Amino acid sequence: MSQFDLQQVLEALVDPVRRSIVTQLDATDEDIRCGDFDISVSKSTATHHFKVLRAAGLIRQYYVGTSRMNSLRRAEMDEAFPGLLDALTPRPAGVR
Amino acid sequence: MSQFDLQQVLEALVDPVRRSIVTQLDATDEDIRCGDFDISVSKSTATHHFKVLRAAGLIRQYYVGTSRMNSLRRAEMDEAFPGLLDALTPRPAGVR
DNA sequence: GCAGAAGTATGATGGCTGTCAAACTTTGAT
DNA sequence: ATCAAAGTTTGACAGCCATCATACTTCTGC
Repeated sequence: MSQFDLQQVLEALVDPVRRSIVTQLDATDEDIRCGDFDISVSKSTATHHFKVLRAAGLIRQYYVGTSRMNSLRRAEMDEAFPGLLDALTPRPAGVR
Repeated sequence: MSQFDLQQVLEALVDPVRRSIVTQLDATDEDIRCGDFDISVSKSTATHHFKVLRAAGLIRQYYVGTSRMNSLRRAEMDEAFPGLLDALTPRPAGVR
């Protein structure tokens, strides 16, 4: 039933670029346009990373005009793998 | 100071064989001989996996005669990356 | 309509890594 | 002394994956 596969989620999160995307999403609680992430890869590579994150269930995507918005599926992940995202998304010191 | 690198730890844990090794160690609280793990790879491949786990700081190894024992560095990992091993080592339902 | 902006799709490529077999080392038991 | 057990080392190989450039699609605004 889990719908989410730990192996797939880990393979998604092991890449630094993808983990950075997740971290940036987690830091704002706001959805972020594909082009607005602070990542240093080409557009086509970015598209690939978003696809991997989406396939693993980590993000959800929807269009707004010509832009594509990205939303972190925090609740679903926390239910499927409690503590995982907490362990992987760095927080500023003293915040909990 | 951290001595432990999250990227390296994740790269170690993303492999199913290595994660299985960690899980088996975590399940017993006893050290396990290299040859006594339930893994289905050749001896040389096993050696490789143990090396990766050791380099990442996940396990410690010591010799007993001709055997090599493996010990999970739970405490160190919990301090360096709180919640990570808990999220990745499956427990029988209802155990916490 | 047209130009530009935002992503996607398609190959191609290079590097990394998990895998194994074979040869070797070392330890313990007979 | 010998032999077997337990790991390690080395080298080779195959498959995967992150990356990019290029071409394409689709919206928006003028």
